[in-house]
Amino acid sequence: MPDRPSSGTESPARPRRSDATRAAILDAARDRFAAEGYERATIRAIARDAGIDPSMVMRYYGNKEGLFVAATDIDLRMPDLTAVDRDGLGERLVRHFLDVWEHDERLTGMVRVAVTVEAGAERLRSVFRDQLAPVIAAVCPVPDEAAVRAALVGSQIIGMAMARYVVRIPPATGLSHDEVVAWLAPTVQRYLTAERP
Amino acid sequence: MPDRPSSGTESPARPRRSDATRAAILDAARDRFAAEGYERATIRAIARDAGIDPSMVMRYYGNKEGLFVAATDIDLRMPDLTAVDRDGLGERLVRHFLDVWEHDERLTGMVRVAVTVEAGAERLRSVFRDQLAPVIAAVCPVPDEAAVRAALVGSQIIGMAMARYVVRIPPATGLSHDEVVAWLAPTVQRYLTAERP
DNA sequence: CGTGTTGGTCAACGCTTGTTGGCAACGTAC
DNA sequence: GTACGTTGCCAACAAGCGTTGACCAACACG
Repeated sequence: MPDRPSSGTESPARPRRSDATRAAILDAARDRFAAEGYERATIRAIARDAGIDPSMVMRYYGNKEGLFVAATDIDLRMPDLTAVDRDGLGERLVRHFLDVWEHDERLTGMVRVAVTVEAGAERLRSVFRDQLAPVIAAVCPVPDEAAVRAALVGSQIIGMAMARYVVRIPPATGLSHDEVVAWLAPTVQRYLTAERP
Repeated sequence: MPDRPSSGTESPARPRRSDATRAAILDAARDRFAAEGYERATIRAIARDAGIDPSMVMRYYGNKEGLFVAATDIDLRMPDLTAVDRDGLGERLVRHFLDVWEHDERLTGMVRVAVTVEAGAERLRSVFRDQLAPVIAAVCPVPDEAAVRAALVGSQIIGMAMARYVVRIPPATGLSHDEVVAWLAPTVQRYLTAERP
């Protein structure tokens, strides 16, 4: 029953005829999870979007949680901060996140799901741990402080994302990119480079 | 059919025998909504917690959304900032929110629901508009800027709440109250009193 | 007393959900 | 050409959901 996507240490795994279907399912799943959260995104709706039968989803991804895990591998495309002027770290990061957030609605979806189901929360924690924290640690003089500084930066970024993209609080949605940068960059800069208070 | 809680312009509405039941339902609903979000918190479970039949919930609150609305009237208990030293506004606010957040798990619940269903998002927006924004406007020299400043403060507060209480990102959960205040107070202070950049 | 209102239970409804197993068509290798 | 793995659809399952209406017990009031 070599039916699931072969994981890991094998040869390039020659393409299957069903690859297109698999991709269509993932695409539809990402959209639905992002737009409606975990519970309201039904397997039936995802299958309908993908133009196939719900049972195919089960065959390829086992169950709903398996589909969710497969559909939400987030890549923040973090820049290399060691190449950035030390005083420009805050602005660089804020601009990067504004860009990423508006071009990948999966992030909104991940937040939505992270708040709802434990598997989603773990996903968000892992993104923090594996993508944000290391990049920040690379520019943090005291390694022990890197995790806390990353969490602080993340708190402000997530908070603004909630205000702008998830809950859509009017004054926050009305800010231009430059205004957001002007307000948030000093905050992030301080979380990164200020002495521990 | 004077069965629903009489709304509005009447005499003090003498207590009914069912007040205890109504309160038990609300209590259970708050807990469930906070812990599990809107969809997973089932009316049946809430009724079971309250020790009554599910149909009572319908009778007293109409439907699930009505129950949700009744169960999530949040009061931030905002302090009067005009009585606070201008340089201490940031610390005062951060401490207040830390306190409120840890003593009322309804806030976590509201965030959870705000992210999931539109009625919840509207609830959170209204808390911003009716409770946070006015208090901040009272200490904001330029009235036009009050809404934006409130949104900025809110973004940092919600972000930290997400990190600490909802998603539970380890470095954020590990911070003491004093550490959170030391890091966040200057941010909030700047959002409140700094010139518009 | 009797009568109407209130507080509450019970059993069921229609519906949707995730999930399963059987079965037909296709492609490929021997 | 025939055997076999793959791809897909179909129909159904059991469970859980929100919601409804009939019905009973206790109280309040004349």
